[in-house]
This record gives sequence, structure tokens and C-alpha cells, in this order.
Amino acid sequence: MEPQQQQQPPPNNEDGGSGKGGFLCRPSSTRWTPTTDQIRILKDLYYNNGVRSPSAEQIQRISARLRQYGKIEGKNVFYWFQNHKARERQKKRFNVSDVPMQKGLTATAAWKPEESIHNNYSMPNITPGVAASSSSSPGVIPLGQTGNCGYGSLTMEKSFRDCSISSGGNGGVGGSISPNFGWVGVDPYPSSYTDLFDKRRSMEEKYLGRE
Amino acid sequence: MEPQQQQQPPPNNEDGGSGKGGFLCRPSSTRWTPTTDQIRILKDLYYNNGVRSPSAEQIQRISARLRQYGKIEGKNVFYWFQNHKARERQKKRFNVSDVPMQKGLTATAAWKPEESIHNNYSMPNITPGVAASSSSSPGVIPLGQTGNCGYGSLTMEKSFRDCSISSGGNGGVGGSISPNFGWVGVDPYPSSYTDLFDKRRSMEEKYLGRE
DNA sequence: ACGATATGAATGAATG
DNA sequence: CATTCATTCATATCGT
Repeated sequence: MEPQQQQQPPPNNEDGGSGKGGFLCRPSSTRWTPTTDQIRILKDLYYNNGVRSPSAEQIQRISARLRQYGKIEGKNVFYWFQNHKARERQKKRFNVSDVPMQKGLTATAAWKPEESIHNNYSMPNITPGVAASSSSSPGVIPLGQTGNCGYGSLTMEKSFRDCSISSGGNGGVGGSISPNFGWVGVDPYPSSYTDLFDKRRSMEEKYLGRE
Repeated sequence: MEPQQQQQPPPNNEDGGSGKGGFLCRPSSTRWTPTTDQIRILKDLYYNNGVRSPSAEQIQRISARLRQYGKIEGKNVFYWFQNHKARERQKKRFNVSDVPMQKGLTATAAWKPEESIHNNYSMPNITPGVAASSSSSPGVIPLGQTGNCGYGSLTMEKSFRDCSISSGGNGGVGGSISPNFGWVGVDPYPSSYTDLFDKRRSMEEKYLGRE
């Protein structure tokens, strides 16, 4: 998001205490640091597949798949979706506004509207097809794209930051043109998946781990 | 020791984007740079009104109001409060050390007033904290500003999380740092936040992704 | 010009 | 699901 993030050092912080002496080095970083690939996939799921609150199984599958790109646990996936969703909402929540002080241009808002990245990998349709078969197909991970992928970097970031419309003291900019592009619209996701995917049977059927 | 985390400084000079545009749009800076007036108001809200974590609506209002003094968005306000609060606390965390003995009259509520920064513009002064308004009076009425959320709640909170566990050299820690971290193992921090007496370990669900 | 510090922004992790 | 906390990155600003 924001400025192209890059994260170069993907897989390496692992094995915190394993192996060697053990405690000398603490668990590396206490917190999960997603690799770019992992993020890419997560976003793909989120935006292109409409996954927003994956169920336990989905989480398992997703994390399993993401594990190829680096260490990851189920909770990471869980939190990621939670946060991503929450933040998207939140942003909308208090950014809504921008009372048009001058005229023209609306939408000056949104700080981080990244939406739907258009995947480069081929994937004719993400529609139900894939989803449908999901549920009970152990082994196959029905995530967006099952194949491996050789796409190069995907940079879907966008540069935001508009030209302010600073008001206040001065007559302000007369221009009132809206230089903002990018984040306009594009927010709709099929949303069908959710339904197909989501069995929503029990709200608490996850396993408790911990200790 | 922390992992090489993340983001890169991308050449984000967006001005180039519009670059040669005709109109000057010199947001230049990628990040919001609060004007003195904005800061003044923010601090006023923070210190004199006890606003620490404004809710969405408040944020909207605040940002709307601050917009008079310059470009600003909801997120800026949001982050400002978050950061301000966090840093204040962070600083305090370190500061707490002294005076291990006698705790009674510890400065209660004395946030270091270093605000009232350069106030070149008008505005008499906001009477920086401490003396004046006493934070602990839950009776202060938030004039004007919609204030409704709790303020003045200078929750003593539990500030712990000191780094003492590191182990390493000397005994202390039992050697059971399980190589398998995740939430299964022990965290670097001793029981901190949550509570020292109640081991509430129920998130919503834990998806343990052990392989 | 740097280096240090202050602070905006982002995000993982938790809690309620 | 909303809110909050902690951490960390990125930069603006200031000092020397």
C-alpha cells in the first residue's frame, strides 16, 4: 500500500529459536512480517476474490499456501483479513466528508484506496467456478490461482496525495481541478464468493490452540 | 536484531506525475505537515479537552475544523492522536524508572508540557496543561467541541513491558523457549498487558496452523 | 552535507 | 467488528 512497499528480505527471519542454541536469538521478530508475495496473494484474495472473513478452513488453506513464501501462521492470516477490512471501513468512516469548500471536485478523500488489483496472472474468471469446488477439496487449494505463478512484481500501488485545496486564509487555489486519479472507484468485488465460500455454519468451530 | 523489515523508499516524487502540469500543485511532501495552528488546536484538544482517541465523528469534525488552517484529512487527525498518545506514553515508560521509592506523590498527571511550541501566530496561548486544567477532573465540559468521549481519563494504565526478560547471559529464565513460537510458545514479554492474574487466552478463535 | 531527533504513516496484534 | 496498543518505517526539520 502506500508507497510501493518492497520488502526485500522475505524469508529469513525464520527459525527463531529453533535449531541452534536456541535462546540466544529471540524469536526473531515477534511479529509476522509478510513478504511481498504473501501480501500480493492476500490482496488478491481480498480484492479479487472478495474474501473478507475467511473461515477456519480457508485460513488454513491460505496460510498453507502462503507458507511457501515465508513463515506464516494461521493467526496471521486471520488478523490480516481482520485488519484489512477494519481499516478499509475505518478510513471510510472518518474520511467521509470533505465538505466541499470551494466547488467542484469531490472525492478528495481516501487516503489509501487501493482496491482490486488486477492480477496479472491469467485467470479468466474468478467467479464461482473455483469457489464452488472449494469446500471439500483437500489438497487443492482453491485460492485465486492455483497454479504456480511466475508473475513478476506486481506493483499496484498508486500514488495518492492530492493537491490540497488549501483553503483558509487565501483565496485558495482557483483552479479546482482534480488531479486525483487512480483511486477512483474500482472498489467492487464480485462478492459472490463470499456466499459460495462461506458456509457460515458455526461461529465457533475453530480450534483453540494456545498452549 | 529485528528483522529487516520492510518498506523501501520508493522514489515517490509524485510531483512528477503531474509534473509539468501547468498548475502548481506542490503538495510536494508526501506527508501531511501540520501548520502551527493545526497543531495548536490539536494540542488544545489533547491537553485541555482530554481528547485522546477521537472517534470517527469527532475526527471528522476536528479535521473539518482544522481544514481552515490548511489541508488535512481525517487520517491525519487520527494518526496525530494515535501518535501523540503513544509517544507520550512511550516516553513516560522510560521515565518512570526513577524514584523507586515512595510513590505517593509522584507527579501525578504531569505531562511534560513542551507544547506551546512556536506560536508565531495569534492565539494567546492555550495554557499548557499541568497547572491549568488539571486533567483529572471528569467534570470538565468540553466546550463546543462535541466532546463526549471520555477524556480526562488519564488512565494510569498498566505500563509494563520492560525489557527484562532477555535472558541471555544469566539465569533467570528457564530455558524453555520453545522453538516453536507462534502463540504457542512463550512470548518474549512476560505477562504484560492482558493481565497478570487472568490468563485470558481466548481470542476469538485460534487457528493454529501447525504443520 | 550529514546525523539526530521529532513525528507522520502504516500495520501486526490484541482486546472489548 | 470497532478500537486500541506497540512497533517500526519514512521523512521533515533542525543542529552542528
